[in-house]
Parts: sequence; structure tokens; C-alpha cells
Amino acid sequence: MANVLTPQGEDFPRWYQDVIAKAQLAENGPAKGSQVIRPTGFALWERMVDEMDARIKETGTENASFPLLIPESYFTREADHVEGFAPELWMVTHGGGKELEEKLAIRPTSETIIGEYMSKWVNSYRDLPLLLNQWCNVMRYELRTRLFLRSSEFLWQEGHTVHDSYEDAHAFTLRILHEVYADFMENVLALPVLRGIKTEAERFAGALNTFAVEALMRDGKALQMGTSHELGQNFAKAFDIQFQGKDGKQAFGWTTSWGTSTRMVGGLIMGHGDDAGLRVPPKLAPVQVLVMVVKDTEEVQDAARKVYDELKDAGIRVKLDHRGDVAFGRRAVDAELKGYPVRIEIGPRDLKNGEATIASRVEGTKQTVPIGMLAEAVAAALQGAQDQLWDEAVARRESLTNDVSTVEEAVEAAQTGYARLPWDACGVEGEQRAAQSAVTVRVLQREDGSVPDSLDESGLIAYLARSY
RNA sequence: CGGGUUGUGGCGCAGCUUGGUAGCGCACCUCGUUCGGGACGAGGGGGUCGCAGGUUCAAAUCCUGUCAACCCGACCA
Repeated sequence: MANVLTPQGEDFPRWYQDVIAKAQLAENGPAKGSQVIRPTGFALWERMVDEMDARIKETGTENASFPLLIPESYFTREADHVEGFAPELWMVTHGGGKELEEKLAIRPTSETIIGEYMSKWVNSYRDLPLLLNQWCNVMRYELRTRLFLRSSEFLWQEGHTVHDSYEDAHAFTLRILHEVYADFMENVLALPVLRGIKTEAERFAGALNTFAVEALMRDGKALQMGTSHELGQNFAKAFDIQFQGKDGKQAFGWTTSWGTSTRMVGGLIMGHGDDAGLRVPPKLAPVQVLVMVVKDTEEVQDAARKVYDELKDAGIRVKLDHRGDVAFGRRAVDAELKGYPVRIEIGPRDLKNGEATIASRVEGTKQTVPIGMLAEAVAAALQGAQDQLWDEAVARRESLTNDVSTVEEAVEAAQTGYARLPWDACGVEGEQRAAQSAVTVRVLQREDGSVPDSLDESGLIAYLARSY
């Protein structure tokens, strides 16, 4: 195996940067913290968008688009929200060469401006629930940036809904968490996630409760992959989202918001990648199968094209590498860097036997298969890769999760993964103590692993870890 | 924003102490030989040294300021 990347075990952050550069996923933009996402990286994001968008729509949510620029005054309407976001705002102060009368914030998130419109659109209980989502870019002034994980500008989806009762809003918040976020991350990304509730310290600015899904990276640090917030009536009151109920009385709506971002690409890289590069789960992979000609001869080119066409017709996302002017080894290494799950190599030697070579990126194996049986072999290899990535990730999380009984032990255990600690043995005080060692409470769960309805429940279990 | 490190062709670096107007490896282009796991040879193109000032006959080298990146934190998707 060619040594093109800094090994993970030597320097994980360096490895992460190497993969992003060598697999041509992204690079820094000219302005501080900005990033350019290259086609190979963007294709991963596009697949995420496709899968997520379908799940979002399945909940009855509709897509819309709201403005990038938000009047500064909107942010001041919800006290906690402005306090939380003011330090991160990018402000537009000039337009058309003149100083603006009111500054415009570039959206860091859109609760405020969407709240403003929800207030106009919600009049009756018949208008509820109002379920909206938008795919867009947002900007936050970040002090420390890292490609995909935290950039000044990032791409995301933000869902915003209004409901007629606490119960309905609460149920919807959790539905998004389970049926959209966790389902996508586990079944498509093959990353097991912890689902739980955030502590007060980690809660979204202006929310009643924040629920989250957290994934464990290969270096034992946790990554928040998505959040779903129960906003209570805080924003409804700030933006006057009222409706007339069946009983004829005016009432404030109950809102939620939830988001996932290009950070998931970072999670994919660090959750599955190895020393040879990316390992993309087949269900996500923009390219599931790469058909490679080993030698540039007419027979080989014809055979490869035929295999390509057949797989494509079978509904597989396939790419043809017909290049004869780049050495085989270079192309093989590149395919591994980009993490294509399955590679089919076709050369004269294979053709002589009526075969092709099929290589699995995840299993690291190669075998020859009669060309007539490629379709079945490919299907099996894809399923095998998806399963193995999942199994590995689950096993790794289990081995890196340790039960502890004190905050000190939790800090120690969190150096390598998750520490499970009864919340009663930690508490807000313990949380602050752990934070001094860069260890935070990622989520709280019930003893049986289910998601609590609120922080008021007793007997909760805290998962502590270092995080990105 | 605090601490540390660093900015020199696309990438990785040397040169800076002892100023004299730029060098190496990879990548790129051409030709040839190669080609089933990052090939080899020959020839070639590309940078004024993050940016802005200053000192000097002369600055990648010295001075001041500034911007940016990376790592460790605090803040966050």
C-alpha cells in the first residue's frame, strides 16, 4: 500500500487534512474560515442532501427559501438567542456605496426571519402544523475553523416548524431526531449515533430543550452530527406567532428547529477513513463502483464499457476510468483515497479467462469473477462493505465506551472515547469541572438508552467525551 | 479571543544567523522506453519569497505593522 497520507496513529488531525487534500475534497477559501468544496467533496454532500431531503419530506415538511440578510433588530427580539449569536454575526453595513440605516446580519440560522413570516402565515389552528425546511448557506464568525467541521460559511438544512401544542411540537422534535437524522446516519452513513438530550450548558440559544445525535470518530472524539430543538413558545412570543384555536381563543404556537450541515462530511471522513484514505459506505457513495481499464487496448476498453453500461442499467452508481495515460498504480491509489467501495479491474489477463477482478475497498480484498456474474458479485460486495463499515463502527464505539462512577474517572476515560456516568454523579458542577479538561457532556440518556423528554427526569446517564 | 508553530512555484521544503535580486523533491508539459499497485531517461514551463511600510547602493534574508493557516484551549452545526 502506498504511503500517501500521514498515518492516523501518528497524527490524526494531520491525517484528516491530508485526506481532504489528497482526495480533493475541499480547500480553504481566501477569506478567513471560508472553504471551497471541490467536486469530489461536493458529490458526497449532494448524496447526503438527496437522502436527507427525502426523509425530511416524508415527515410532511416542505422546502422553502428565506433571505440571506436579516435586519439586525430581529436578533434582539429573543433575549437568549441574541446573547448566544451576537458574537458570531457577520454584519453587512454598506450597500450601494452607502452606509445602511439598519445593519443587516448574514444569517447564522434563520429562526428570527422565519419566525417573522410564520407569524403572518399562522392565523388558525387549521394552519398548523406548519412544517418548513430550507437548504442554504449560513455564516458564523468562528474563532477556530477546520474544513467541514467548522467553517465561517457552511451549507446546511434548517427545519422550522410551528405546532398547536407542546405535545405535538415535542413529538415532532423527536421524530426528526429519530426518523430523519439517526435513520440517515445509521442506515446510510453507517455511523452509529448516540441520541439524547443536551445539558443546559450545551443547549441552543433560546431553546427549551436541545436533542442531538453524536457520532464517535476513529480517534475517540465525539462529533455532534445534528441537533433538534424544542423552542417552546419563546420564539412564538418574540415573533408573535399566534393562532385562534377551536375554542376561539388566541394562543401562541410551539416551535421547533433542527439542522444538519456539511459537518457530516467531516464525520464521514473521520468515522470511516483509514490510512489509505476515505471509505465511503455504498449507500451514500456517489460512485459505488469504479470500472477501471488496466491496459488501454481495444478489447479491454470495449469490455470495460460494456460492464459499465450493464451496471449503470442495473441502477448502480458507476464511474468508468478508461485512462490509458495514467499508470495503473496511480489510479488505484487515487480510487482508494476517494474511497470508492468497489473497484472492477479489467485487463487482458482477465479477459482471456472471461473474468474481471473485483476489489473491495473496505475489506481490502481482490477476487476474480466471471464477467457474466459481475452484477451479483458487485451487489454482494456493496452490501458486504456497508455491513462491515457499520459493524466496525459499532464495535469501535463499544470498545471505546467505559462505565465510570466519578467525574475524574470520566475525564480519564474520555481521553480515548465515551465515558458513561450517572448524571446524578456528575451534575452541572461536575460538568464544569470536566470542561476544564476539555471533556463535555455530549448527551444524556435514560438508563435503557432511550431519549429523555426533559432534563427533569431522574436516573439519567451522561455520556462524556472530548469533541470536535 | 489566549498560548504555541508557520507563511518561499500546485504540494512539501531548503536558503535567512554572516543582505548581493531564488533552489531542491513531488506534481505539470514534450519525446522515448514502460504500463495488473504511485515507472524510468532526456529535455522543458512555472515563483520575486503572505501583505504593507521602513532601513540600505542593494532585502526572501534586518526592523515595524498587518493578514492568514495549523496545533492546544475558550465559543459553536
